[in-house]
Amino acid sequence: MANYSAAVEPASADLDGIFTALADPTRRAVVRRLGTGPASVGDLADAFPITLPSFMKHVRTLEANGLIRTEKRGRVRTCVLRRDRLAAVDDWLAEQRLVWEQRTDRLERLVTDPKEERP
Amino acid sequence: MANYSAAVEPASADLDGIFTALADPTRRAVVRRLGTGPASVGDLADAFPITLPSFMKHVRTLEANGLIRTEKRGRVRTCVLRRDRLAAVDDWLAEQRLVWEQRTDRLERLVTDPKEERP
DNA sequence: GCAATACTTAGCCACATGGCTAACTATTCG
DNA sequence: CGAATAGTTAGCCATGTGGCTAAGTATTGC
Repeated sequence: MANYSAAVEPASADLDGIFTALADPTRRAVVRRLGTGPASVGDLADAFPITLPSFMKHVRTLEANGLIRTEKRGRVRTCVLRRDRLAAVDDWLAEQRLVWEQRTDRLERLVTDPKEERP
Repeated sequence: MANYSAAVEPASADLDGIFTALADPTRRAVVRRLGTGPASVGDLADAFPITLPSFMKHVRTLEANGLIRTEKRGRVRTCVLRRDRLAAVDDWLAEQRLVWEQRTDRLERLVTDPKEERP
């Protein structure tokens, strides 16, 4: 049994960044594309109708929030998805589900055991 | 077998809103709290160090993006979580995982069957 | 070595976001 | 009825976001 006890949401600042990064369709598309393997900034950018500098901002946002890693070799910057960071979203959802389930259990008990008082 | 074919991300506009709504710690905390059951705006707001009008904006954002429903009876507005909408996040993650797995399969084949050419 | 390539930097702009105060409306309680 | 309660509306403000153009730098190919 692990750490289900956090009174405050764990890693809140990280989640801010991760959700913010995923809130933009261009960035989600990049994440999706990188799911199929690494790609250069230029190759990625070709798929979008915005200028390179604008596109670069998205790349920086994704990197700043840990969703991708990038590395420059020669004049080419290659981007790689960091799948582990998306797990943070998974974790948040799981935690949320846990909260629901606890509630469901409580309701269950309410039906099963009439000793409990009504809200 | 369902619809795995979408060339473009399904429900992109919805995801924009959902991820945006979840990108704020106050709003995530509200979602979490509502996981334990409905609550009035005032009760929810008590947990946060911001003014009521500011808090109301978050409530409106959550409602506008479908994460909660709210209803006013008398002078009290009650908020309820819409769990079904959070499933959209789940779906996006699942789709993303599908992309990875396809890639993994490809790499697998590359190792298993040397006929395939290198990238 | 010169030109093309692949970003990068700098700076500007419009609009969205999240916070605030002040003042207002609508219910409910005594 | 009148006061307290629970939101709501309006308007202001600083900062953040996503887009652009123009110009610069560093590699690479001929």
